[in-house]
Amino acid sequence: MTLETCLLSAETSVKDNNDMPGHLARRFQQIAVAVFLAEVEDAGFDLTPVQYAALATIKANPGLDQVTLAGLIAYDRTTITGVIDRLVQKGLAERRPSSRDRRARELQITDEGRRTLRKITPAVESAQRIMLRGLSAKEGEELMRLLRKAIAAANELSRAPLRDVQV
Amino acid sequence: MTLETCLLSAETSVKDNNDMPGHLARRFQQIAVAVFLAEVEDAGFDLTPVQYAALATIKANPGLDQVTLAGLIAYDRTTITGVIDRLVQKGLAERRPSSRDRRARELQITDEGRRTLRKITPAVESAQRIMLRGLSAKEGEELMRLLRKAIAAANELSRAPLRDVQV
DNA sequence: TACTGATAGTCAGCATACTGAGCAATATCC
DNA sequence: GGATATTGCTCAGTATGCTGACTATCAGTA
Repeated sequence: MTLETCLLSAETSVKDNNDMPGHLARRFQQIAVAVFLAEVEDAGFDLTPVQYAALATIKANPGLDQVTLAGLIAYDRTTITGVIDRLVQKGLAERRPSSRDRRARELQITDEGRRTLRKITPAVESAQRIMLRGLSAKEGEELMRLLRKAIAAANELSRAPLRDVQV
Repeated sequence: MTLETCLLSAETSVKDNNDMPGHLARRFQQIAVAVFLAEVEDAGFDLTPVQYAALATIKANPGLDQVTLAGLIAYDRTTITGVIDRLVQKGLAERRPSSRDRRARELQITDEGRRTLRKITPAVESAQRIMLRGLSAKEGEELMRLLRKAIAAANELSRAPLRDVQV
């Protein structure tokens, strides 16, 4: 930070960007997405972080409905519609009407989806390592612990909180 | 995590979401944005985190061009266009052709923008506190230190890296 | 059974973010 | 000076994420 910038910042008591957790959150997320997409593309796949999390959660909870899926990964219910659209369009998941509740849609992973998840896993894990490459193993663990703790305490402050649902 | 989910996850060696730094990054950013918007709206203003950072940086570096601004806050150059459009439309900033380089636009903050920044600062600082409310002061500092360190090591991995430019 | 409220999903609209392409202007090199 | 490369900015297209509104359905109750 230049001297000039420092003085101007002090004048309005606006902190440097690097002292704002919100700015650091945005930047880290930006890098995380870029690294994920690059690793997954290198592995020959076309799947976003959001689509990956949704697909993995559908696989782990076959037959769940969209609202439950959204709660398990903290997506907004209006966002999950488009994400599932794209998973279905790629042939990785299926959406069919629920027999128990005619409002709901039951989600299933396809064989193609299962194959994709299996083959993509190394790239996903590699991405997680790369985005922490500046930290030691211990520091990486500590970063995740602090993020989990901060997130848990503020979970209800977003429109799409995490919900622990029994499927 | 239920026993069933645990077993299914183990089967594919896919970790729990809470062990993925990428997922934690997304969630923390999601909360940070929600908290920021809520605090700013409570204070009677209509400004996003992205618009706030851009406006504060324009104020600290009067006359800078769009690419320089983007580099200072790590935005993509195609994103900054729309952000500035909205700041100009709200009367908080001005965009005029540069005299030195006819390709470039010089950015200035308006009096109204200065007034807004001044009045909005308490809400912004309050938001930063709220998003860390689950952490002690020491933990909050440590989280920011680790985020800064991880970000610095991966800065070049996104299309919109941070650039330290002398204006 | 009729009414009321809640819930599942979708849609329109807006604001980030990015990819890739393109235009105009500047910089560089021969 | 002129060809070439680079740079500043914009645009079209796609994918999150959200607000708010709407329909269809379900659940509880009078």
